[in-house]
Amino acid sequence: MTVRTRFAPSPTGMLHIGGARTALFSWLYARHHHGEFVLRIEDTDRERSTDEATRVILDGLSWLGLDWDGEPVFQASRQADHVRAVEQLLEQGHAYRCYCSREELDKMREDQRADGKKPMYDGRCRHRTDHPEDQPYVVRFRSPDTGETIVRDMVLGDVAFNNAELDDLIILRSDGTPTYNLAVVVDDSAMAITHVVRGSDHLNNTPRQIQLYEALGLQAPCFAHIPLIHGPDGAKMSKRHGAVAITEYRQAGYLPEAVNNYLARLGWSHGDDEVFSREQLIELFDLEQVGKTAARFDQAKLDWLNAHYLRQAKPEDLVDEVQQLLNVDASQGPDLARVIASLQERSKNLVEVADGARFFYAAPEAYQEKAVKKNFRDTTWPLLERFLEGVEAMADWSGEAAHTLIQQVCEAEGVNMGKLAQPLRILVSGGPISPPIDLTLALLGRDEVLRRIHAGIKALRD
RNA sequence: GCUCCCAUCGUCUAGCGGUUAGGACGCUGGCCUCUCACGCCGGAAACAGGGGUUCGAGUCCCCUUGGGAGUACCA
Repeated sequence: MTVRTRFAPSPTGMLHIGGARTALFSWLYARHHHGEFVLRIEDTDRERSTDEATRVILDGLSWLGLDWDGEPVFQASRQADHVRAVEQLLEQGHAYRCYCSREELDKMREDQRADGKKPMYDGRCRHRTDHPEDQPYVVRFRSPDTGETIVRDMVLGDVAFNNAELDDLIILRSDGTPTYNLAVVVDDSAMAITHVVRGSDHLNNTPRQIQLYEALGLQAPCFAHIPLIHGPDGAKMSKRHGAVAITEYRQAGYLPEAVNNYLARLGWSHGDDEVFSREQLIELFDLEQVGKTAARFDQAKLDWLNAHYLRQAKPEDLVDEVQQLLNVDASQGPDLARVIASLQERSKNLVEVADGARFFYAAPEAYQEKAVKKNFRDTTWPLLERFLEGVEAMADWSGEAAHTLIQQVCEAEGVNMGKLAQPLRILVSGGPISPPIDLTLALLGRDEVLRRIHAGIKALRD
């Protein structure tokens, strides 16, 4: 039997970090077992589903590289099948029409709660035999009253539910549309899904779904409920916890391989290893190494991984993304790939790379006050003058030459390199932080360096 | 409230009856150094509590406590 998994998001919101990890685990499981990974958009809630959300979900998955097999299935398009299943259940006595009004149900639940009981449909329409034509009705599944339903979960192990705890759930709304639990069962079966990998928030639905599989005479898939991801404060992930939509990580300069690696390690592990390429993930991932405990989202660790992958990246591969974030024309100044290379090991994301690259293409308009105060004193000016003289006299311009010149000037004046390097850095970049000074000067080019130093001296000394 | 799930450093985790309880992020001391980083060396830091079972329990069982999920004509 070839493995076939699915990711089934509802297009009612963005693809967030938790959904992305569910998709990743599901995808990894399929790829590891040389199976298939398919997509189903669960848009049966017509009120809240939007095309925009669907697009964002698909974009997010594409960005992460979680490719799916075949075309996405839109659940709403499968309504005829769902209704047919409901009719079958109705005919076989596994379901019945319920004419209770919402008000009636609300009151019932309210009363039960007041009695300290679990709110459950009490089955008052179960034995109704009349079928008033003019009254709206829903169809409910006739759930067994006795015995227990066992979920054999690949992550959590066996979980037993007392059937008496499960009430008769609605499978068809009064408007004739199917509800979630019915639709998943019918579709997972129709799509030949072998393994349902989803968030553990679905665990409580699973016994109901198993009962539906049985009633419909269908084979239930294997289930794997993976633990949820919580926000940094331990509470449920929500919009309050920073960038939740996966697309926001892209905008914030994160690399997809870093996000995948981080997400994979949230709940899954392979001994003491931390860094996994996509290929390694596919090779090593399995459900057996998935833990049961919910994890908190830790931005600091994601940052570390992102910095790691950023350092490994080929500069040319980052040019387009950085150019996007730069907001200045990089075609006139130094080669952007070389500038990126100089910034990779001192940045933790692409936004920082872009920020660090900007001065290469736009001369500073101001000099950071604090840095100027710290690094400029009366003795600085003679050093700069001598450096300038040296540059003018230089035949060729290179990083090595600049380095040697700085060294010579400093030695002659009996000061360490920082006394000259820092003022130079501030003059050419506007601040106290940049790639190594010799490399920075080489990248900028002799003319631009001279221009900036003169302008800086003029601005700061006068 | 009721049902279900979970519980090792601050965080992510290794551990699958006998370990000086390991790694990683973060934090921190030092080295390197023209800045910021990178890198290297070192440090602090955990088995939620209580009962069992066992020669022996972080590992198995029960209870407590603490988190979480579900409890819709949402998915």
